Amino acid sequence: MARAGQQAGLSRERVLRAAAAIADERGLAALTMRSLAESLGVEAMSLYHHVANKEAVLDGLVEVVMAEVEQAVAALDAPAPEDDWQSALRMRVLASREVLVRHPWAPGVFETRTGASLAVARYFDGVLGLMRRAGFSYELGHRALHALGSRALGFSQELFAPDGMEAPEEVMAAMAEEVPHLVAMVADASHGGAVLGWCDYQSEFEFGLDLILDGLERLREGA
Amino acid sequence: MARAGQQAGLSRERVLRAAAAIADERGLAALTMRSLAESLGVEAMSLYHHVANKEAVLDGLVEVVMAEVEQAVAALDAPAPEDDWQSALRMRVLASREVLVRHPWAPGVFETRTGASLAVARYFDGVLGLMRRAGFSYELGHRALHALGSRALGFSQELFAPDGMEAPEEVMAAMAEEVPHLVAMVADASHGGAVLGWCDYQSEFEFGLDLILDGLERLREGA
DNA sequence: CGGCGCGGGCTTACGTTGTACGGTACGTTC
DNA sequence: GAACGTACCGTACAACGTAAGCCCGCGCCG
Repeated sequence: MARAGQQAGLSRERVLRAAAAIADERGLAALTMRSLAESLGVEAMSLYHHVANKEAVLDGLVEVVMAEVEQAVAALDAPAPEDDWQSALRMRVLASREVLVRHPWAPGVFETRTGASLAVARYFDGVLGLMRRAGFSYELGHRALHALGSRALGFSQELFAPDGMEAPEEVMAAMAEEVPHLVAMVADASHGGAVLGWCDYQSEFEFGLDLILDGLERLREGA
Repeated sequence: MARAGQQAGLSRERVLRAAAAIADERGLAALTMRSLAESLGVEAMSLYHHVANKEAVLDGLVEVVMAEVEQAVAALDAPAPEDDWQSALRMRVLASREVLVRHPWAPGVFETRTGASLAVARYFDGVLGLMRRAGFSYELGHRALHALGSRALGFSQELFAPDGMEAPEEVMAAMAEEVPHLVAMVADASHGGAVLGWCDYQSEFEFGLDLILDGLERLREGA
């Protein structure tokens, strides 16, 4: 490091990668311009030579994630949509979901930027193209995109946060009055066993996805 | 106002109402402890006698909205779930959606607090109860809640933001290469006419909802 | 080879945010 | 009337995003 490292050699690329790393490791809230700069061995203001502002960093994160998604989708060898569009789309969505699960902060970032990103548009365009090849009209394809919503990208808000939710017995009892059906449901599912871990998010996600895909298939082949 | 108004007569209630009003009128970002205090004719720190911190204000906003939802649902006269659960649930969801549409900031707040709120749990409990009366097993009810996700509350992320999205002709042309199917879809729908306003969010929402409800009905009645 | 523009970094500073801490005036209760 | 809790105010601070300006070394020009 002759001359004590001028020229840290930043770049938009490196900044965004570092940002994703921070979000992955310490959560989205820990991603500040200062922490980002520090992780690159640089002062905060230096970042502004490569990104316009923090919003642009968030935009960039969407691109980073979508690049991973695109890659995961490309690596798939799915059936031709003409033969089995449901499997083809299902695989695509689940591949995308795997990426999103690796970056739990991503849905939160996406939500504030829907439609703004070309990368996201490209993904949905691909889904629509798949449906076209399967014989969907544009109109049905359009409605299908709406029906899928964020599920097409592999997430929908998970209803109950996976963390916390201890439920220390007496709280559970107090709850029983307020939400009897939910309590009964949990009791039914666990048959009196352990309460947490009873709910497999992955398979629930797939259930909802298949529900929609089956419904669309019935509409596609024309009632 | 003898003595130039000591005793502004705050209360958790009044604070939360004011917070909702600010979010309604000036957006969620405009809701700061200072702006909130000012709208009540009070200093920021005074609020802390009625709410623990800003997080608690956000939590409170969820309660405010859910109270409106509960009220809207109560005012419904829906068919008994035993007779026609699909209509009953559909009406409930759409009533809820109407409330959410009046408070566009609400989904964003909900997303960061899923599961934390008793009010939300109560709502889902009601939905599950409805399904039980319709003959759902707890297991199918559980999966149904997952399948519906936030749609049960009347929102899912709208795919493309309703605002902005001008698309000034030349941008559209450049886009065509990147997202040909989307562009074709819009062209098909509008038959060369106006581009924006071609997409009716309400009816698309209903389409997706019915798709799911129909799928669930088929599962409920077995095989 | 000398100068010089400029790109990429640093320093400093400002306004806004949430909130900790301590003070002060009222209403109530002995 | 003394003591006290409740509700409010004022001040202050740390962390945030970012505007503005400086400074140095590289590469191009003459």
